[in-house]
Amino acid sequence: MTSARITTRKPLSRARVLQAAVALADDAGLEAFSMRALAQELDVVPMALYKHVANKDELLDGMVDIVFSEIELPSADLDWRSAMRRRAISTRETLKRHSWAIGMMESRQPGPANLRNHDAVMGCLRKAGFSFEMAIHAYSVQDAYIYGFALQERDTGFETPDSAGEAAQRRAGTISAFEDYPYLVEVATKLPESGFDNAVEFAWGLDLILDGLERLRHAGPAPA
Amino acid sequence: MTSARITTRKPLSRARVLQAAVALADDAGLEAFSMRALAQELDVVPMALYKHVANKDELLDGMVDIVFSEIELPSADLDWRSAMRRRAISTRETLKRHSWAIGMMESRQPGPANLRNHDAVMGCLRKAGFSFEMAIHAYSVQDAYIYGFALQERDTGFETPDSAGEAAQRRAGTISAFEDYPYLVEVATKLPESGFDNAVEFAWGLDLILDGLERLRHAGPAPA
DNA sequence: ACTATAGGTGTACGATGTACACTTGTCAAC
DNA sequence: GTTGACAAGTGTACATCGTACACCTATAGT
Repeated sequence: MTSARITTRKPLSRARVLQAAVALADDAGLEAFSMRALAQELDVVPMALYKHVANKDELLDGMVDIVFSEIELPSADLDWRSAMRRRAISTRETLKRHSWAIGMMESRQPGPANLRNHDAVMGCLRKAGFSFEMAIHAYSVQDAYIYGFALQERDTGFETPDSAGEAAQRRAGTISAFEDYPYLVEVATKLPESGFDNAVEFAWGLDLILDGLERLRHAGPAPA
Repeated sequence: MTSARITTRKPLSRARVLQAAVALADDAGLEAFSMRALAQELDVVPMALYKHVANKDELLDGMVDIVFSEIELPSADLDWRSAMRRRAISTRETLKRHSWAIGMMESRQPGPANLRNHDAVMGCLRKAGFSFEMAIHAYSVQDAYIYGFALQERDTGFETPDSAGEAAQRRAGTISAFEDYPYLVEVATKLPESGFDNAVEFAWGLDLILDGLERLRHAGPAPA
């Protein structure tokens, strides 16, 4: 008799929880992402989640690994430079889609997608002829650049035309004399009209780094 | 009669609150940093803090600006490359001291030290002959690298000899077959005995970037 | 001497993560 | 078909967090 369900709810599962969690974080932000909000999204009581994930921390681990799984692995069919370039661009795009993950990519218990990714990148470099030391260097510069760029891109919440005024006003409160910062004034005036594009900017720095690495590919540990 | 104070407490002030806040975040971590903990540190009731800072967010703004104030500005007495190199190294060192600040340097209401810093860096590049577009590129690569490196350095909680075993064990639970990741195995075995040093690693990538920038200093927007 | 004001206190509220004890729905074994 | 085990979902409760609000209290200006 108790079976008169209005709508039969699809049962939860770890995968469904993780998927919903990523979706929620994507469009509510990490700030607003809570176990309670996630439960509501899944039409379930908060504690139900704990049947599928150990706790919020472990949930975040799983979410980050989903993000890793969306990053294109370096292709074996390309020369190392092209392969690294593609995976770097793919990483930035993925992090743009899931910007809540930016600070967490390397700080949590690594999942399988994470490990596969790191292994593939390291493998690509070693097969391209980088010595072990050089491969470490190459990996380190690239990832620092990628993650750092993603961070900056997220943080400079780039002034859409209509948010620009508001942001400027907020700043006016902070800055006593704008004229004390002539170079910032230059940026504030010239940048908007310069057609600045984050994707282009990212590629510019990436190419600078990859060019440098190509030059040093067969060298010893010291640069230049 | 009520004046029988055991110890006369130095009165609070915005500066004292901020200073204590930075100190607490430094050695308790951002996780454990709460208004209540800070109040306790200052021997005061939590709500007393709100007479000197508007709320936790504004407090964090102030803390970040203190961090900025500790970063060496590019010296006008040096060539641009040396000046940029020094301020980059100083930035990394400062972020190492205050690792809680790493994700927040560019994400909050900028304070005066922040603005001074950005203005000085941009000024250094422009005076060195970089065109506006090139200066933006140069700034972007450098800062992305610096912040990204700091992030990685913090996150790869680098296996002190005694934490290494524990970390490996944790990983063993996650990894089904370690042999699926041959290049990670290489890293895990060779890196510890390679004398890896974060400061050296940072300088390596930094020099690669600065060399690349020097080459392009007088060029147009496109690299290489 | 009086009173305005700045600085510190105490209580209270809503939100959060999650422990723990409970009900329920499903299916295997008899 | 009954039973009984186990997995999935529920409900209540608690500590901790940021902070609103009303209240004291000490000092300083008149």
